[in-house]
Amino acid sequence: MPELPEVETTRRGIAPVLEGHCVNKLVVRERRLRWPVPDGLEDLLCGQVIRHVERRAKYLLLETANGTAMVHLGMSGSMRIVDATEPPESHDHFDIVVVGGDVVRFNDPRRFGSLLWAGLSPEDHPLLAELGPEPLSDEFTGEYLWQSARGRRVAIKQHVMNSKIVAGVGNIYANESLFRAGIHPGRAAGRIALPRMRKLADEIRAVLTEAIRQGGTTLRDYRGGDGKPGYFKQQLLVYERGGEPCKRCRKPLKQIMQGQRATYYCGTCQR
DNA sequence: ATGCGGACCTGTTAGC
DNA sequence: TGCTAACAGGTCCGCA
Repeated sequence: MPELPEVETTRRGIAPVLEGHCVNKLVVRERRLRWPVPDGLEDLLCGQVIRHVERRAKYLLLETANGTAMVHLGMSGSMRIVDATEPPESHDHFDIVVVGGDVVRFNDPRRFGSLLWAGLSPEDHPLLAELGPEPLSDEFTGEYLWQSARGRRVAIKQHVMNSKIVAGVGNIYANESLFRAGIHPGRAAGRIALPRMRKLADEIRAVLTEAIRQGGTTLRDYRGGDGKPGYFKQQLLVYERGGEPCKRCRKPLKQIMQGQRATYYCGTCQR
């Protein structure tokens, strides 16, 4: 579900009620997430002021003087601001209650999400240490992408979805950026010339930026931290459009599986 | 070193 | 209408 734009939208939605506020209570109702919620996390977080809400890849980082809590939304997770009087519903696995009464509530039917503790240098946490550059940072360039692909025979789509190469590019935006760059998703990563890699890096940046601006992509039931749906779905050119005419050339779009993930592309426009 | 399949879960939808 | 199977936005891990 949430890809980088949805996570960023969530970050922007929940930051106003968390940043500069003291955690009054952490209420964990279900510890069995992707990884168990560590015992004692409540004690580490309670009484701490959340200085910043940051994002690294698809992790939300809640920074305190004591250390950093890491939240991942997995495939089906969401966080939203609720009133303290609102009773929890099914799959509402934890609440962050701040002094003053605002509640940020985490819901995740599939429980692929997580709530972890990263200590004082989160960048050294095993789940963060090996991540590649942020796709929206200056570090992420066509040159970098080209260099990272040298000698690699892996399909370019799987290459850009590899978090060690670039952080946080998921299935939707990998499909979309490859279409926009005119690159066949199955092409060997190491067999793409520098100018086309520049184009691809530019399109990854552009598609993510546009999606963030529109509040993410609401596919089924996603809602941002403010409860609003995202509006990027209308802009998707290939994702979930197998068989429909290509918006550029009108030939039917193709759908295949790559690494157990659906890939959508145009056999004519993408080479 | 790289690449693949399996694993973790539930909900929705397509097909019979 | 109801049951079953396939598939879904992520990504780590172990094995070949």
